[in-house]
Amino acid sequence: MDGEWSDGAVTSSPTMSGGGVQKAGEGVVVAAVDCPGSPVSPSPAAQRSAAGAAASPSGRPRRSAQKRVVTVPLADVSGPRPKGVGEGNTPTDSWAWRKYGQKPIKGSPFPRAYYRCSSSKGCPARKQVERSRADPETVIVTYSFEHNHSAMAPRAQNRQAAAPQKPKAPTCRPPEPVLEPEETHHGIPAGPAAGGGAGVRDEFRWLYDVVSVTSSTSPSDIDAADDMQLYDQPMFFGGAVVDTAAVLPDEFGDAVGGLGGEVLGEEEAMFEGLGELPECAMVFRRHAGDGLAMAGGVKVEQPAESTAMT
DNA sequence: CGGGTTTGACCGGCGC
DNA sequence: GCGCCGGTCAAACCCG
Repeated sequence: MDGEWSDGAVTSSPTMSGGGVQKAGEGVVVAAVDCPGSPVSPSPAAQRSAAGAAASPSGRPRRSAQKRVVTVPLADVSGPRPKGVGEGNTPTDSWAWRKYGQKPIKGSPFPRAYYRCSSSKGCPARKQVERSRADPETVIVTYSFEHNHSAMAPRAQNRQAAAPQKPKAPTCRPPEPVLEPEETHHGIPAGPAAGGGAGVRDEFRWLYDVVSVTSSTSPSDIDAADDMQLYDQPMFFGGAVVDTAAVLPDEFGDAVGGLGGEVLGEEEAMFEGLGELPECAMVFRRHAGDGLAMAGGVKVEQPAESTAMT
């Protein structure tokens, strides 16, 4: 688990290089790992079954679950943005995620954060966020399990949807990526917030911290670049969704359909407006184009792990 | 008050 | 069989 996926992954991690503001998902790589017939687990119980294959009976999913690896420029994922809109939500997914853990990974100077979908109680959707070892400026987001509910989360989603115009426009930016010389070896933020820093809007602080140290990049740059992207990308995806929506019933129908496939029409429209389902969009694209993989700068890769679907 | 984040500990799987 | 590592759970804390 080193940098297999990220290794040859994003070639374009423009991130905050002086180059300038790269547009939406410039170097976003989506690697689809494993793709079972039913990407969705109807219920937590089912989830267990699904994951159970490789998970422990006690509910400890181990490996080889349905996974999708998305590589995005750090600037894309880390960044200041209204709560709920970006808290752990990469521009590639606008679901509401709740962090439930973080761990330093062996062989990687960067810690890995674990998120669960907080949109729905029994939603099995999970995702792991970690900095790519190969590309410190790149963030690897690994999605596990699909959402068993529509994207219209009563929380973040709505906010974003209802208020596409940044609710907290004033300043959605971390004070400063304070990089203390004390944590330069593990990249683990030992911030004062430790012990329950809920207000840590910059949940990606850990990413920043490391990036600052690793890439010695100007936080300000990250800030700026990412700020633009964050709001730019979703829209971009929105466009893609339109195209993807058509494919939804097919694959995603399982997930969304579970709750109301018939409503898909509405959702479809909704997604369009929200720029929703970017994540799915990518996946579908993959299915549709099989490798075509390009949801606007989004590359879809198929690691060797892929269950040889040729 | 509710929701979310952070941290530490525990459990289980996998590799050697 | 043992050790290592990854992943998840649970408790505490803080913010909105």
